[in-house]
Amino acid sequence: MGNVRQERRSEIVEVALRLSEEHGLPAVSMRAIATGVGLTPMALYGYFRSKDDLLDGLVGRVLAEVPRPGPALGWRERLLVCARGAREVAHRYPRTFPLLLTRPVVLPEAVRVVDPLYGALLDAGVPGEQVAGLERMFSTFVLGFAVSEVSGRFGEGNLGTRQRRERAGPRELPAHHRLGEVLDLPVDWDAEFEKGLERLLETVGRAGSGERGPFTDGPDEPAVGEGERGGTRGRTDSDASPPA
Amino acid sequence: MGNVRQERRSEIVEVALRLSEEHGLPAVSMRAIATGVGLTPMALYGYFRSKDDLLDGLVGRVLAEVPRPGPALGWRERLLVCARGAREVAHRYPRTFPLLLTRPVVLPEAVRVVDPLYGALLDAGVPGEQVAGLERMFSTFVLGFAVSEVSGRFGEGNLGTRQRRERAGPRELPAHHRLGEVLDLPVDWDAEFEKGLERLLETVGRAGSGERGPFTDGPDEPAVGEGERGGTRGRTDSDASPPA
DNA sequence: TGGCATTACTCTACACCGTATACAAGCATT
DNA sequence: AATGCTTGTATACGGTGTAGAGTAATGCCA
Repeated sequence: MGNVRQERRSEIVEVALRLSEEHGLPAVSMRAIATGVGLTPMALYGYFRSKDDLLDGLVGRVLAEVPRPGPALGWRERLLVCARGAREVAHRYPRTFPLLLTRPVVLPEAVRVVDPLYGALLDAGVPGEQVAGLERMFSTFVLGFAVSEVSGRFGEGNLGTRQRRERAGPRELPAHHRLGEVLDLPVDWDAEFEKGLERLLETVGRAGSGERGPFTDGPDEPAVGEGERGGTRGRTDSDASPPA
Repeated sequence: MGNVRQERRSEIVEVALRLSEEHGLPAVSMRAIATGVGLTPMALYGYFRSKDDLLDGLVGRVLAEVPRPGPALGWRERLLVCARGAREVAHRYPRTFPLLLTRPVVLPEAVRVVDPLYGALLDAGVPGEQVAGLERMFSTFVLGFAVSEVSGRFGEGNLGTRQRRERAGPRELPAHHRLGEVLDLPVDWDAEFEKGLERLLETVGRAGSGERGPFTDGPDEPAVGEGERGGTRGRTDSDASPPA
């Protein structure tokens, strides 16, 4: 059987993941991986077509830890479980996670992660033609937020912001000066993520119950409104991941 | 004057940009850039401390083309101009743009792009403590969408989706099967982007006019930084929804 | 049992990468 | 005319991904 093959494959990926987390993504070289598994660099090419292929495997490995809630919970909870779970994975593998945004992912693993999201949106009453788009919006937010958070894109603190604001005059950065010291408050990322989720869930709810906001104009088809109402504020902790 | 220096600097960045767009980001090597400007690789280090520094310059160069609308327009239009402008830049430099998400950007250029967004959100009546967070949500969507679009993260077509759906049984991807051929429809990215923007603008409008949606219920603490209501400068302007 | 193909792996080599270090020419100022 | 700064070159080092050929062990089949 190719079973032993699969084992070696995942062993290689595991070493890559360890390397990435311990020494950063740039340290993930074929040579380093090879010595990690006790082989020659070229031996890896028996299991992966190229380094890119191997990195795809790494993406899949990380993606596999994103929870995939079954239809037991309400659609709100399911979306929350996915989102929070993905962010937790980002925190678990902070140096590897940014790979997800870098690579064009049409991996089977990715599809398996997306499916529960589709399901939840459908159950929220979102019309079929809008499901894919709304899912992209949702996962773009979750991924973008998590990646920005762990990769420091948001700025590693607020000091940078303050310094820049003071360096440039109010004429160049008027809004920064209007905001003033509010920008220097420490950011509660957990809270901000939850707030963003809340806003997105609201958007989903609206898309699922006929839409029709005060600003949406244009012709639309009536949606199959079965928007359920669920206890949204549950904080269902979702720490369900395999112990490596 | 350091003027001639600045000229050489931007000439170097320009060559890097051309290389990146013509042959892809991996082709942007110090050696290639150097021959592009007619110099030795090491000469570049007189203008940039390292390759990373040079790439930051490249990011700034791209960022500089994102429009920065003045306060003449209404806040809605301003947000739309920024968002659409950023996406246009992504389409103009599809192979370079993904750099923006890769690098931790606290560049002066980035701050200059963010400032109009802050201004627009303030004018929308968003309370000061929520401005930064809402801006991050907004720009995360715009950047994430644009990058995903040009880098093919969304899947370069729908064929992949279809094949995968058929490969895996309905038990493994139930929602995909529930959606059926809707997933195979060609995607109108322009329309989807506009739709996402519309939804976000709606969220902004709500945050700016008291918040409190139909689903944010529950006996919970006032979620995070939402201490006061409409504090700053309520509703400076209100404008009609723009033509898409 | 001998021959043979397959598998799993190693060795060597190539072209390329970022950049540290040392050196050379041109120019301004004293 | 001598000085020192700016600007650029030359060379070299240790790294990268991977192509190509070679090798040892294994299992199959006559």
